Amino acid sequence: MLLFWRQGYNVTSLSQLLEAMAISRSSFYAAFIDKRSIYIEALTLFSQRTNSVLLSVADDRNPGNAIKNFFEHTLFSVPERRMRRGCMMVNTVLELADVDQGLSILASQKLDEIERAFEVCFERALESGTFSSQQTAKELAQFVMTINQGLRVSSRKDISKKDLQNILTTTTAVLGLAA
Amino acid sequence: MLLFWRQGYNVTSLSQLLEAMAISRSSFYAAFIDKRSIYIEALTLFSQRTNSVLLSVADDRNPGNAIKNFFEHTLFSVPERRMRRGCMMVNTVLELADVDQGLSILASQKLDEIERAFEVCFERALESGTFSSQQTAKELAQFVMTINQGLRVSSRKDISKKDLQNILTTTTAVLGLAA
DNA sequence: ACAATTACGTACCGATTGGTACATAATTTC
DNA sequence: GAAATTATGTACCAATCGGTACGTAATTGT
Repeated sequence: MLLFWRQGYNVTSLSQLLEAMAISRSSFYAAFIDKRSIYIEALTLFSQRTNSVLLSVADDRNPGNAIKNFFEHTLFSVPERRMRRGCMMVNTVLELADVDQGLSILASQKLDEIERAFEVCFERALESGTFSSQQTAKELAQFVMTINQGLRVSSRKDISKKDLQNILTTTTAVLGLAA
Repeated sequence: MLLFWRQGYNVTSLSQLLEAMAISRSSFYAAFIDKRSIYIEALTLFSQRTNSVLLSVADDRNPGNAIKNFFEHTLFSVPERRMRRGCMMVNTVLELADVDQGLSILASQKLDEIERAFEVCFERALESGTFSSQQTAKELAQFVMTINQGLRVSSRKDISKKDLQNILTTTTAVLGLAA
């Protein structure tokens, strides 16, 4: 998963995978069907780990805290090397959009799961009146996901972690979600 | 450029390039040094075309109009097929961040040129008082670029153009830049 | 302890990768 | 119009790609 996450699907060769997994070629094809199948497994694992963070997001009654928590756990409090890998789903969508639509759509769907969690969070906050906005919950969730995707692009550049945090602060500020 | 833009660097083979350019192998290596060099040329061409749109952005005294114009010309008013290709600079940063740092950094620098144009625009608006904000011009520009990058990711998914426009409307609204 | 099964190492497959050599064809140059 | 230069088509290169075949080693069940 780490190899695919860092380098992408096509560049990661079977030889690299075998070396990283410390198994031989025959064992690989006995345990997994082929390269594409294990990529799906790796992508699913990545998605599951991200979703485990999302549980606390959906439960949070305060959207500002939910957003802050999500990025804290998935971006700011992680080691530098991991931050630089970005988001495997975003990476997949961009790399394979025109090369392997099946994988690209799969990654896209897993991103939608994150968006839906934020949508639920905004819905509750809007209904309970703890937060008010001109926008609908769906629009707000799409907006947050756009920020998320944008930050995942930036994190693969040489941007500093401080600048990333600054951008998120600006986001919560303009949304009227200052903690 | 179109091939690289759509498929990325590594997946695009020399054979595909030769067929698209309708020249033979020997002519290719006579005119260009190698695959990597022509990719740089393609990326530079893409950047130049984007920058030609930026001229009107930097000149605009109203940041709201500048943002609206930029996305109108580079995203909303372009054909569906082109929209789906996303931004070649963003694509390059994600694909090659861990594979070819030279190319990734080059693409990153060209993205910074866009950010700087927005920064200049915000600076003038803040100074002239036509726009006020809690954030600095640089922070605002970084924020807009995050939205930009996020939209370029979304545009490679199956999102509708209407949803994309909706996100931008939300952005200008929360920034207090409603036209 | 012996048979059945599972796991593994390695040689091999055709296809494709980016790049080069070289002979021929087309075009300039004078 | 002949010589020099430029452009092109094609055969070829080693390296690597994902994937398969198959013989042997290790483990399992009874």
